[in-house]
Amino acid sequence: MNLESNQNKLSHSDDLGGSTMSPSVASIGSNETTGPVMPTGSALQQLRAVQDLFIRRWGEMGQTWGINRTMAEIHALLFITAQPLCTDDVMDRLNISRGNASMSLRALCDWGIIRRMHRRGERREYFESLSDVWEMFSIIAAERKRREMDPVLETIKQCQRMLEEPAIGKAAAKQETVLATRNRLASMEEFMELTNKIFQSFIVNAKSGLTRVVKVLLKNL
Amino acid sequence: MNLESNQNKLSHSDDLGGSTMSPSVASIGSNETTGPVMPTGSALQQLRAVQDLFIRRWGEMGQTWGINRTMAEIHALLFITAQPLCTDDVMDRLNISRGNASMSLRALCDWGIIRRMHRRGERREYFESLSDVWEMFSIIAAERKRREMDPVLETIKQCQRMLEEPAIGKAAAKQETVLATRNRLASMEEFMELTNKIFQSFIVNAKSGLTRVVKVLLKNL
DNA sequence: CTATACTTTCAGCACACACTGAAAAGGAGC
DNA sequence: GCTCCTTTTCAGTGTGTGCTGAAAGTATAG
Repeated sequence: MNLESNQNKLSHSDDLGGSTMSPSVASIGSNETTGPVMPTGSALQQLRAVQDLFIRRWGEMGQTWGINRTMAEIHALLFITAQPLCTDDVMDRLNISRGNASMSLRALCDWGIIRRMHRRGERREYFESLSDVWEMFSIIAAERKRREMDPVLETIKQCQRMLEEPAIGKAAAKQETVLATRNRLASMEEFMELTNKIFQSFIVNAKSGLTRVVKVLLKNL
Repeated sequence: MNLESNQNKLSHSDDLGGSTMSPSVASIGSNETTGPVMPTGSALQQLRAVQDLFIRRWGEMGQTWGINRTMAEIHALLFITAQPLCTDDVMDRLNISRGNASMSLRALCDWGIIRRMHRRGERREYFESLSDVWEMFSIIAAERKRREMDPVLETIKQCQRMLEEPAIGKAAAKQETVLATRNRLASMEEFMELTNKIFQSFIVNAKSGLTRVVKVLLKNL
């Protein structure tokens, strides 16, 4: 019953090097324009090549934005596949261990950008990505704002309080260095407050609002 | 001559734990409101506490956004200090090695968010942070867009091309799975194209434009 | 209840990355 | 030329993070 997922496990295991170099090579052999020239098998290969390419790039990007590569890859896989996959599918496709797959899938569920799914009469659980890109990034933006921007803003405010008169005295509060520091803090605070608002609108508006916003932005360019 | 930077090296070396817990404790001992009650030395201590707090938080944030902690800390130090510091100052203040300081400072210079500075009649080099927060983030946004978003967008377009008729044939191009994949790719592309534009306006507009943009955003909330 | 199907946990391992410190290179002044 | 001061480089090391795989846990069916 769970063998079905192993059937797909061709020898694509470690072709990372190859397809990084020239993924378009995968389409070699197909005629240029006409009819149903490509046999079904070949089209499947091509689809697989596309998925691999997308998954790899998405993983790389994730890494530079502070997201675990494997998690990003799993998400990319579920997104691009556009249908629910079970743990074994993910393991086999990305060549990762059961433990890793389980933990990463759970983390993605916790973020809320993939969902668990049951199939009638089946015991195992399936996972699928949210399909709405805007919703996904809304969720991510909200979470990262909460976890990473809000604390910084709070800290800056705390720093300001620590340098106010009541805390350090009138004379000290007028010292050159103190004033300079407070200036720097103030401009950083202003900046982060504004960035926060942009995030906020990202979160609240999702697609409809953002598209409108971009129109306005473009006028100003 | 370079001893001056060591003179400041109090025993603040490893107070990380302590001030993480309760930084505001540093202001204990000052009276609440009146006059020049706090002796100058104490005010300096307070300033130091503020700087340490800011530096630590900035470093933490950097890490979660894919920026080396030490680099973020160095930048925070130069920004909050609001005056040029030399390599030894940085080493001593952050307790890092000469090699580390040298490499990180160079990297920050390469990014363009700090600048080298010579002082008349002095041999050693000083470094200072850009003072304009908006300019700094403009630079960062431009670079990250170029390095991390553009390649992904390019990949998505390539994926689309790999699934077009000329590449896989007419019949294959009509298959369910192929169509589903192309749909996903299309919505991701649309999203990234839009995000790119937002970044672009970030880059081009800096403060003046952004403030305007936020006003627009807020109306739409 | 046991057997089976599937998921989660986590100790131990492996690897990538950041950091150190000493040696080499650079360059200003004598 | 040599000396002195400073920066850069990089081999070696240490640490944190992510991954594995087997063992423990959970749930359903019989």
